[in-house]
Amino acid sequence: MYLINFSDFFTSAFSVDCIIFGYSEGKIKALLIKRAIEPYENFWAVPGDLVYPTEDLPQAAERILLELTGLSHIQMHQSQSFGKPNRHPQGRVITIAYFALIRIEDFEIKASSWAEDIKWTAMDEIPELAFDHNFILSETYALLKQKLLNEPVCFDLLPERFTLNEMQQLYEFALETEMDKANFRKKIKYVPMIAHDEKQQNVKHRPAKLFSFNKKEYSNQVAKKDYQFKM
Amino acid sequence: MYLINFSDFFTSAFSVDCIIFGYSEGKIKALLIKRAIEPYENFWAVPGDLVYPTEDLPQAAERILLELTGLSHIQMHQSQSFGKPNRHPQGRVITIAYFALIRIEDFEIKASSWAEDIKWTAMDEIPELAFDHNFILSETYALLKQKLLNEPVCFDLLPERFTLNEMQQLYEFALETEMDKANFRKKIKYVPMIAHDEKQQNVKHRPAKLFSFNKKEYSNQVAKKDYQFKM
DNA sequence: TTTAATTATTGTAATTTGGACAATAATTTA
DNA sequence: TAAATTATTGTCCAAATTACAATAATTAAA
Repeated sequence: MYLINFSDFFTSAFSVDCIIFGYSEGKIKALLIKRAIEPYENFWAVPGDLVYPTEDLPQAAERILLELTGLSHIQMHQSQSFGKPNRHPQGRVITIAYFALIRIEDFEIKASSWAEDIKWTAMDEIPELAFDHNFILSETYALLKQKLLNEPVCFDLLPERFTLNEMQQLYEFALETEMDKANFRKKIKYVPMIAHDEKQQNVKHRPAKLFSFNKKEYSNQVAKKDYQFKM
Repeated sequence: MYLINFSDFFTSAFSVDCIIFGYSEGKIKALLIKRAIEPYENFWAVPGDLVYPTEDLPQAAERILLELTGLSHIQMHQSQSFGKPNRHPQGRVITIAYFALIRIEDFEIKASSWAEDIKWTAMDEIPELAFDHNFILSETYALLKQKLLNEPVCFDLLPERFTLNEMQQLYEFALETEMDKANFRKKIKYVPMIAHDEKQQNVKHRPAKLFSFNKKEYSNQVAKKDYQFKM
């Protein structure tokens, strides 16, 4: 186990994997690509690739996401790192998982480079993935659920204008619980939101009012320690 | 930027850094070592070193902590990873931070290998550290504070038998807030603890009763979804 | 031995929050 | 115009939170 040369340590690589979460049809979804190359050819996977030896990690995440999916200008955050010695068949590769929350309808996705297909998949329908990606994805989903409870990140997933029921359904899916409508509204009473005159369209019943998150006001209140989002 | 050979990716190294937190004299402290070697010779640093190319990360964390500090049998958890291209002067080194919570008085620490000194330092008195260790430490401390709010990890820092005031003081230090004594006790009313007959010793006033955390009972209650620690 | 000082521990009352459930309002479609 | 459906608001009660007060136990000094 003991190595002689300092340079023997410099024989590893690392990758970033980008877990992109979105929300549609009442379900939280992750963006998956189909691999056109070995290893794990034809497997679905989370978009990810090796990092250049001089590249910064957040930049690498941006580059790789763009190359494989066409997505750009997406704010990513670090999740966990995964480093089992045999997790990659071609050498020692530690991967750093990044994640982002986006509005599905605001972005065009397009498989490119060695991704031969791409799709949004609901978190309760994830197939067998390449490498240890099932594990990486589920750990990162746990992190998302944690954040949904303590930070107003749900608004990154919801459309810019949303109904309170859509917001509630997002939480019901993530937390796997049913909630009382009236009590949910009481719980979010102090979340700074703008109530619009606009109504829901194309529904065959009384349409719900549309709201949007008042991010600026929220920041103010947090700065003044008047309020802190909590579910 | 574009590399030709696959093997050119395999020119990096990684390290683990071990952030060990303890609690004494009313303050949360981190274990620091003084470096006897370049780079950053004579700087204080968090214990950490390069990982062997075939070594698993948790094992590497254990080995490195033992080599530098003499500590063993310590349960570590992953924190964040840090990978700025120039964070290490001798090459591309990504570091994965691990952290642990221990009872200071239960362990002997001893500087060894290339650590020429070792000490516990309160989190409000951390000096300038080697590499990006100030950043790594403060990010990991933020993670600890998060955990103190949502998991019963305070009992990993407190002595096996502690007074309720000691427990309160730990939270007051971590959260930087004063708390009402009576209300604090109400808040922890349902935390499963064993009240001992034994009293505090060598205090010049009425001694407080000693308590210990009932870990087994807590696990039971969590399993039955009867209770979940929350501050 | 008594008393002052200090801290531990328990209690109270007012206020706020949370959950179950009911009532009313608005809209679409038949 | 009525039935159906969903949005929205309100009520009640139990539980938790907060500020503050009262009492108990112990040490050390007089």
